Formats: sequence, C-alpha cells, structure tokens
Amino acid sequence: MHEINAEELLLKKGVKPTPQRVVITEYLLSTHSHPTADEILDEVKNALPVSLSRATVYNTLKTLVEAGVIQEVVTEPGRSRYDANVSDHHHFVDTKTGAVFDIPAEVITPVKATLDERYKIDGYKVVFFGTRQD
Amino acid sequence: MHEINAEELLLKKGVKPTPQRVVITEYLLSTHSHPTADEILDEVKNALPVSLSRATVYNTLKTLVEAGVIQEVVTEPGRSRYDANVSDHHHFVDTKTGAVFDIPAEVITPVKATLDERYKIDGYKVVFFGTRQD
DNA sequence: CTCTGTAATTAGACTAAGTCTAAACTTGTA
DNA sequence: TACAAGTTTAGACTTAGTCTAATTACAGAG
Repeated sequence: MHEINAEELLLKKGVKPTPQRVVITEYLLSTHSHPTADEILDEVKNALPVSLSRATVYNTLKTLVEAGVIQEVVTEPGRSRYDANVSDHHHFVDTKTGAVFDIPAEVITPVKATLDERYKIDGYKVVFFGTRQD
Repeated sequence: MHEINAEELLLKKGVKPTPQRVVITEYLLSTHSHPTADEILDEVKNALPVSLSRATVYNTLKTLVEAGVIQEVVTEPGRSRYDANVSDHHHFVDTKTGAVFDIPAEVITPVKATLDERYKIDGYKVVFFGTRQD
C-alpha cells in the first residue's frame, strides 16, 4: 500500500506545489465527498496554519483541473464539485441527499451509440440517480 | 403529422395555460437548442405582445419541470438549460461550441451497472462529448 | 547571500444566475 | 359583479464565481 503524496503528485503534473495547493490537493485526496469550492474553503481554512482566500481556492481548482490533477463534476444546477479521482469513472447521485458516489468504469457495460457520421464522440459520462443506504 | 399545441399540452398536464406559460412552452417546443432561462427571456419577450418578467420565466420553468412538461438539463457549470423533449433520451455536448443535441435512448446500448445492494438505481443519463459538424 | 523577475496569493469589487417579497393584476365561480 | 385564489411583476437580495490591482513568495543569476 503506497500513500499518495500531494506534493509529489503536483510536481509530477507540472504544478508548483505551493502550500495552498498542497493543502487543497491533500484535502481532495482524503475525501470522497465531492466537495464544492465553498466546502473546500471552509475545511481547509480552519484546519491549516497557512492563510487561504476564496480567490486562491478558485484559482487553484482551475489550475488543478487544467493539469489533470482533479476533475470538475457537475451533477446539479448552480455549483461545481471537485473530485481527485481522475481514473475513468462515472457517478451515482443520491436524489434524496444530493451526495455523489464514484462508479468505476469497469462495473458498467460499455455504452455504444449509433449516431450519424456528423458526430465524433470523444467520450461519455454516465450519471446514475437513485438512493443509497447509510 | 400532428402539430403539438402548447395550450392543450399544459391543460393535459394540469397547468393553467396563462399567456406567458403558453408562449414559453411554444418557444421550447419550437426549438432544439436547449436554451437557458436568459435566452428564453430574450427570445420570448421580443417576439410577443404579452409582457414577461425574469421572475415569471423562472417561475414558469419551475412549474413546467414539476408538471413534467419540460426537463432541466445541466451540462455545464453555472447555468441550466431547458428541453421540451421529455421522451427518454440522452445528450451530446459539442465541446467546441457548448451546443447540446438530443440522443434518443433507442440508439444507445442499455447501461447495466453491477453495484452492491446499498444502491437502488432509478435511472441514468448519458452525456456524450465530442464534436459535431455543421 | 542578495537581488530580481516571474508567479502566486490576496481582499474586495464586480458579475451572472437565480430566488424572494410584497404589491398588483387576472380569472373562474358564485 | 365581486371575491378569493392563483399569477405576474419590479426590483431587492443571495450565491457562486470572476476580475483587478496590489502585495508576497521564491527560484535562479550574479
């Protein structure tokens, strides 16, 4: 079992590992809750010695998405969520709570679409909705 | 070929067909462009004798979604789009333009997910992304 | 070491999308 | 014809996110 190190990950992806970026990345690696920008700000600001502004959270999330360190997830109107799981996967949204769960690509049947030749498909995402116990 | 009548549709779905609601519904039935609330306001306000405020557009869209006359579509962060096609279908997003196209459920292979028994799946939506000519 | 230029961070103003409120208007029914 | 309930309205408000201009941090050159 190899613990993922935020700083190494950032270096590997070509992102300068500033304290703020490391801390945000660590938080995202540590949770599966798909937090929003505001949730990240609240969590990280309280827990850390380093200062952190709203603007930096947004700047950092943008940088991390562009570098492929994290993914932006849009499951509901009005806000984005962020996910450090960048493996090929889909999502399950609990319609009662709004919670989002990762569904690895391997556990679903591949989707094939028969479209006319104008369409060039680069990929797809499946969002399941329903309820989950616990 | 039977032309869809907005007023009849609203009555059938139990929504009182006020002029504003009829006009918004007609516009959504007439387009496949998946407009945002602001686009709807712009289009409908200019074209019609009846007055129309922002609040009414939002109220009406909410009413129509709840009545099952239209669907809310979330394909990008920050805004919702609306779709009068309420048949079972998925979406294709052109990543160059942001345009959204309907993909009938029949032209894709059904998605099966093997999840543990905590999950109860009520449905799913597939979003394809890529590019489309024209 | 220190200097320096570039990149990162910051507070707070600003924007965009959507909600809320309280008043005015419409309309079906009595 | 009047009323009660439902609908629409302008505009204030909220929330999520962007932008700006100034400050701070830091890697590399000398």
